[in-house]
Amino acid sequence: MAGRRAETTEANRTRLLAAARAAFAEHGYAGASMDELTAAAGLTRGALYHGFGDKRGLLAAVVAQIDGEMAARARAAAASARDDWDALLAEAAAYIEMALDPEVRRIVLLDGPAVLGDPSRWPSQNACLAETRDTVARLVAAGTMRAVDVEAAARLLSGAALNAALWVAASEAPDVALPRALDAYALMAEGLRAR
Amino acid sequence: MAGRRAETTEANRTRLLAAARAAFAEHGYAGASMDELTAAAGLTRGALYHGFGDKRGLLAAVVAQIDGEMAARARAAAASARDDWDALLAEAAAYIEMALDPEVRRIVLLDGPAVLGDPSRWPSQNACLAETRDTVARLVAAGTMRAVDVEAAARLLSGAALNAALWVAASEAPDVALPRALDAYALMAEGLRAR
DNA sequence: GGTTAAGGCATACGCGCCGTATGTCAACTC
DNA sequence: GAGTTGACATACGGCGCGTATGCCTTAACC
Repeated sequence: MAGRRAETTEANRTRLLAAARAAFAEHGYAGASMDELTAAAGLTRGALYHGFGDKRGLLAAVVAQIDGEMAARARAAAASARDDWDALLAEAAAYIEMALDPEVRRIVLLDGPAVLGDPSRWPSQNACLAETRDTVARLVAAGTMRAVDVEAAARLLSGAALNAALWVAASEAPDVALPRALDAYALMAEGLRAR
Repeated sequence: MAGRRAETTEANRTRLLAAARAAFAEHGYAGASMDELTAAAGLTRGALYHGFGDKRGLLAAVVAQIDGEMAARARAAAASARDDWDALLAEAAAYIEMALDPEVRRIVLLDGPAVLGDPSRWPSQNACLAETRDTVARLVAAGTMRAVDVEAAARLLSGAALNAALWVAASEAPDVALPRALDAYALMAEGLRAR
């Protein structure tokens, strides 16, 4: 019967996550009040500390959630690509476009690294990074990409993409900056392609 | 005689900056106490708020200082390069090595963007970014680099470099990760070189 | 050179927020 | 159906930031 207890517990956890996500997106991690946030979810800080440990734990959970969604969208973008190389570019384009969402920028790209440290050390293991690493590994194994260190290349590519997104978002005309960023990214990636 | 007044004021400002830099590096922006920080400089928060406005203003000043030092070192590295293309790689290598300094990572790469927003919008104008932009512009003008958007390329390259530094620093064996990051960076940049 | 204006810095206060310790009540166990 | 567990609420303490206010030294000016 799944237990009446575990059911409401899970529901509360979900509501807490949603409220935290909204609060972190709107006010940033430091500016978000846990009292307000929990009240918005119809609960108190007691529930929060019981389920997430502390404020950092809450952020980690929110980051993991968004990161998972991003990885899924990137996978979908890659799936509809012609070949594996095109999949790499499609993934990057997907990341950049997703990072234009203020919620993603604020939580995953800015507060995440500042509070939780380097993404490769996140408890959630950074699904996005794993995604590009897999793609790069496939390309190298197939001989499509030069024999570069997979970890390094994946990190550089994803770093370039996410930084490009920050630039596009901060620019005065994002709609004109976006294609330029994508062009430059495609060219840079070309340097890694086998000759 | 330069004024006895302005002299001590400037000295106090310098000591405050140094104390803030040390405190931000050790405890992070959020964890650094302004009371402790100012006491370490032999002053109180009054001096701080008078000279820097608020905690953010203090961070902005510290970031501007470190950023300036980084840009100077990058320029020096570029100056001793064979040609302009080599200068681009030398600059990147310099950035990556500088970012292995925990102080630089913590303050400029993590807390800086999270608290002050995108680097291109910093009050200090981000000397590092301007440096690579200039280098890229020279390369494009000379026909050494393909006719890519200068802003976009500079942002991608510097983003990749700084992200590579975060990866190297977080890796278990930074001394082996570093050359791999540099290799991958050189290859990626190669994609931008004119054919 | 004495008075006045100004500005750099210290002191005092209030408020919000986080983390923990403690309490309570409903749900599962036997 | 009594005991126990565990999810969540309540209460408390402390810290840290920002501002308002006051003092005291330096520079300006007649």
